[in-house]
Amino acid sequence: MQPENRKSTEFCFAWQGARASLNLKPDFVAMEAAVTAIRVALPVPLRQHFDYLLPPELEVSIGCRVRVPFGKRELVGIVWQLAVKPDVSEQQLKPVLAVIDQTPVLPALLRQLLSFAADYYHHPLGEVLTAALPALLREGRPLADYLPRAYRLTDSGKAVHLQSFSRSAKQAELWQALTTQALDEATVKSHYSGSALKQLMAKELVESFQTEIAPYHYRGLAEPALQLTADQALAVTAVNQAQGSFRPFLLEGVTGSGKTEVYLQLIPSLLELGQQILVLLPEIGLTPQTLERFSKRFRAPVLVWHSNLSDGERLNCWLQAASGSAAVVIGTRSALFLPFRKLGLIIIDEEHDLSLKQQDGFRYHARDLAIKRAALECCPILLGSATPSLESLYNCQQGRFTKLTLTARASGQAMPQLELVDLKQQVLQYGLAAQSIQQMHQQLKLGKQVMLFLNRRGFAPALSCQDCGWLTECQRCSAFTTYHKHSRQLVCHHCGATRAVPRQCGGCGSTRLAPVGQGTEQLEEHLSVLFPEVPVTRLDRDSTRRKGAFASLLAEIQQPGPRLILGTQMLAKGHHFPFVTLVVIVDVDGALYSADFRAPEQLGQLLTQVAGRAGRGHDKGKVLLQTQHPEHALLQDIMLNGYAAFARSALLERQQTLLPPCQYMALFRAEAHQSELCQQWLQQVASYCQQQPQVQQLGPLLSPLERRAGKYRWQLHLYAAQRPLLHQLLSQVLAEVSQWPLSRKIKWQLDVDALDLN
DNA sequence: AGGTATAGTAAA
DNA sequence: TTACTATACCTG
Ligand SMILES: [Zn+2]
Ligand SMILES: [Zn+2]
Repeated sequence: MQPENRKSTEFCFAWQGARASLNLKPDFVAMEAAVTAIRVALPVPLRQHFDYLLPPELEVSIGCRVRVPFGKRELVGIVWQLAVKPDVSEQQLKPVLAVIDQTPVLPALLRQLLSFAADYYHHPLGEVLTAALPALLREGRPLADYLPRAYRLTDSGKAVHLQSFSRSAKQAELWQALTTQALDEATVKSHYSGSALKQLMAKELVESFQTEIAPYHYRGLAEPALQLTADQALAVTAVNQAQGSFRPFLLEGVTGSGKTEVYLQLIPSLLELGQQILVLLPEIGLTPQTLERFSKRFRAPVLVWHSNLSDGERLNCWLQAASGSAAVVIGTRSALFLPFRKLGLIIIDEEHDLSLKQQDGFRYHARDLAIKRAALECCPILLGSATPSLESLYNCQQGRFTKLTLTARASGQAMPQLELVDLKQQVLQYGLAAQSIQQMHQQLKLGKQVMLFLNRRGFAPALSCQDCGWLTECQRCSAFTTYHKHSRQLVCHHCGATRAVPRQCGGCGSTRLAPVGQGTEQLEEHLSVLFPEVPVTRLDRDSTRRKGAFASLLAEIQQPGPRLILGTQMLAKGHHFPFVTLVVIVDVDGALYSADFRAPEQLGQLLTQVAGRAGRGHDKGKVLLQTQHPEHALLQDIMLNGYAAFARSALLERQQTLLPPCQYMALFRAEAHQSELCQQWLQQVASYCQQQPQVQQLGPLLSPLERRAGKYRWQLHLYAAQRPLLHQLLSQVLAEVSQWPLSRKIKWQLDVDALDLN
């Protein structure tokens, strides 16, 4: 690593894990001693490493796959270190069974990234590896099995004449084609007869051979670039100047300010140099539209990577990244681990989106690890958002990131006007104020579209007994069950349990059960009563469950003409609604008084993102925010000053209350059928952590959702002003935890930089 | 994780 | 007694 580069890395991730220094320090004593072993990373969720003997007849280098015995089974692992002094005695070591690769499947830089991730998130290396390596490579077949093959004539094939195929026109055709040049597998399969090929190979006239995947060849722009605004041009210049060095940028630009065009114009100069570009998106749903814009622009291969790919497609993308034949890869979280041959730039769109952090198992944040990767690769990284996270804004404030701002909408049109609708003075009709309904009518009459945002799917959040007030609850969670009218079920949105709608009250036996509260399914029904002539499109997880449903609903919305569009937060995620001129935010009051310190930030982002859907076409937009609390500081701030100013004051508040991003945090979670066991275990963790008084504790506390799927849930928060302090303590406490018998009786996990405090 | 030895328990 | 299931334990 170059000194300049290392400095920058520590800039963003200033910490030193105890494990890292243990692992990476070369042990010269071991080199001299007779017994040395190799350390292998194995796909098991264990926080230890495993060492093996390398039989003298075998040779292996770091980063190659090996097959090893493990208990009573065999596993494929990756050589992580050579010549280590084993941490168990010589007799306990088993020999490596086979070496699979001659050249590493994981390059050094990627191994460094994975080691870093395992240390930083205090997660077993084996599971980190599992997240990074395509499933097919974990099966242990040689790489050659997956590389493309081509066909050519053998010497005897070259010696024969066309006349020898007089009885088979198909064979003649293929043979003749091969006399001029070798043909790759795909060409032969698509243009020639399979049986002819088989016969020619049986006669040993044709043979197959392995080919290399060649780096891409850039053939220029496929469509002209758009004219940039002054702001956009500045942003492009700034990032271009950072080519070849690690430098993080934050691109803050309101919806419609042309962030994507900035991304697109950063790419050609890198393609000229043969470098690769990684574009990370928070959700699969955003890949199609992004793929379309990128592949339309460049005559170079643009690939996608996400969890819906088959194992084969995944490996293919992985190999193309490794060989340099992929120019641009557009992908979700785990694309971050692709083995690029020469990465020139990382772009993260919607960097504020919580989906960028994995919510189970290995809980990494793709944005944060991407910054680390950019540092290792010595390339710039650009984070884009209309509503940047407080983390990134703080990094700008601290001088770690360079902030680039796009102030105006690229089309020159005005930002939508935001108006609060005070519900206290109003008689509501189906949850809508008279004022909202009147303005909806007005826009629909003009042939415009109206969008309604309601972040609650289903028909109603619960059913209630009219006689005794009993509410339908989930048997296994401390939560009500949502009534879904269409599927005639009560569904628990926390554990997924469903049951038929009861005829009688569970408390008093009354049959007078009625829905309480309103979800999207109910609002849809009411809208078609209020506006019988207007088509309604509902976008939520239920209406888009069917394969292809999402795309067809989006297509519906792209049609001009009056339409009501209603949906959940799905509406906030980067899709274009060209004919929407009015957005009605039906009810977000629940989020105004949440206990989660991140709730205001998330609400601010959500409101701004939803509001941004108004007036992206030619018409000026308007946003109506219905609320019982029009005087609430957050709403006032957002309405009067916009997101940027709101975020500044929110960040100031975090500073004053000593919360992230101004402090570093980690969270222990515990889950068990017996509540006391969780509390007891977390108390043990808390007690141990008291040895470091500079790390503040909060808890053990019951989680906001006390019981989920039959298990009680507790958490313990840890906060520290300095990252190294916190991480050293975590390493120590984890070593301790593995010795406790209680640790095996409950399910526990550690969440570093936890975002979701549920 | 996943395989296995072992303890616990219901039927025959 | 056997047959099956829940649980503790271990992996180099
Ligand atoms: Zn439930
Ligand atoms: Zn009742």
